[in-house]
Amino acid sequence: MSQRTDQRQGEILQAAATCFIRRGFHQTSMKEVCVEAKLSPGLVYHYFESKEQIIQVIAEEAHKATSSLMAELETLPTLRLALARLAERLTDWLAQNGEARLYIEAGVEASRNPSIRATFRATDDAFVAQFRSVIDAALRRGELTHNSDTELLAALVGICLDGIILNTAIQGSLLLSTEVLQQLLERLVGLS
Amino acid sequence: MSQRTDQRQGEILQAAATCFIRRGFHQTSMKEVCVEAKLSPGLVYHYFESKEQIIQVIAEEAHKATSSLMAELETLPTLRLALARLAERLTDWLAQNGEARLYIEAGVEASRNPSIRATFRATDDAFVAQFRSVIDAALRRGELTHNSDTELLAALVGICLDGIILNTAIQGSLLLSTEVLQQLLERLVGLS
DNA sequence: TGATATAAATTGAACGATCATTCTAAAAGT
DNA sequence: ACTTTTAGAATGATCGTTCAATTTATATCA
Repeated sequence: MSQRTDQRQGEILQAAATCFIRRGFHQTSMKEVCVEAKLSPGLVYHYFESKEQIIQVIAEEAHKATSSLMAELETLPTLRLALARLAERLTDWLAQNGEARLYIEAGVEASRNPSIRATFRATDDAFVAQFRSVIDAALRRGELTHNSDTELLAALVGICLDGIILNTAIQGSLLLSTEVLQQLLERLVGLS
Repeated sequence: MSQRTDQRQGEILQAAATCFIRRGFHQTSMKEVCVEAKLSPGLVYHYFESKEQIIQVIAEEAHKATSSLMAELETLPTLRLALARLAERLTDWLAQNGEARLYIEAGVEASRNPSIRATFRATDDAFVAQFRSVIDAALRRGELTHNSDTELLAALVGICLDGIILNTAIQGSLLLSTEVLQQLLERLVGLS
């Protein structure tokens, strides 16, 4: 792909994301996207096959963001520090306007679109695997009060974080402070 | 309102709910609803002003369901029993096909529709207030390990439950057993 | 370098399909 | 006789998408 192609596609995706955050995937018309991107319909359809394809790309990108939250967590010496870092990263991410909405909208889309659902499951599995290894390490270090199924525990944390994202999406802004978020995580995993 | 009116409205709402669970609010056409309800468009518009109004009614009903989960929890002697009952009720509710999807779809709608958002906030506040009084009672009975802000705690539980509902909506079925759910709740509130 | 040929990018009007909704007229109920 | 209920074709608007025509960029050769 040429540089121009990359740039144009980027412009279109950004405009589409703005529109989708504002009105959702299926209430947004291609005309709105064109106006937002300041491009003609013909041009948009020169760079993308369909609205469906644009939704797919944006939904996947929106969801992948969470697994990047896990980066560097494994390198931290204690679970407490890791959870603090996770809380911090999540807060930062949720503060980015519309990211939460896009994430939830993408989730709803995944519940009906098998192709999106597949990439979702992969991303979720990656999150759980990464977080599990962080918990396992802490477990070996004797940092946990319980000795439960760490895979289930990691999945549970993921589910609760989804709740926080959903809440942020609906309210329009994050209600929880980084500190409260950290305490919640510590309590969930059973930090001693 | 006459009995016939009530019945017809009920038929239409049920058909609409079926369609909305299948395809979401904004991908469902009124024609689909008419076919599902086996009623003509003219008749549907005789009993409802608009598609918007039907969405509004269904979104509100879908969300109110959660506050009914709290019924009778205050009458139980211990927090452990109350949480067990809550886990049981939530499991039952989530097992009803599509309820979770409707709830999430309604939440997304609330993030853009002020009128729906208002009733949502009211329902959420009621949930938090009820659950808080359950926790407060347990706190007075000395059943909790921590002595934290119970209002915040109740809100946190609500947020985590939303995560479970979201997860169920996306996966199409509940992944957590009643027992795991109960353990999660006990850990969240800090049951001693 | 300048002229020309070819390809790529871009426009925006136009298309058929579908959308939510309306309306006239018929049927049923009272 | 009169009101309510019902049907379903019709309406204008809007949808996602296409396409012929035009501009701009790129390559080729004198």
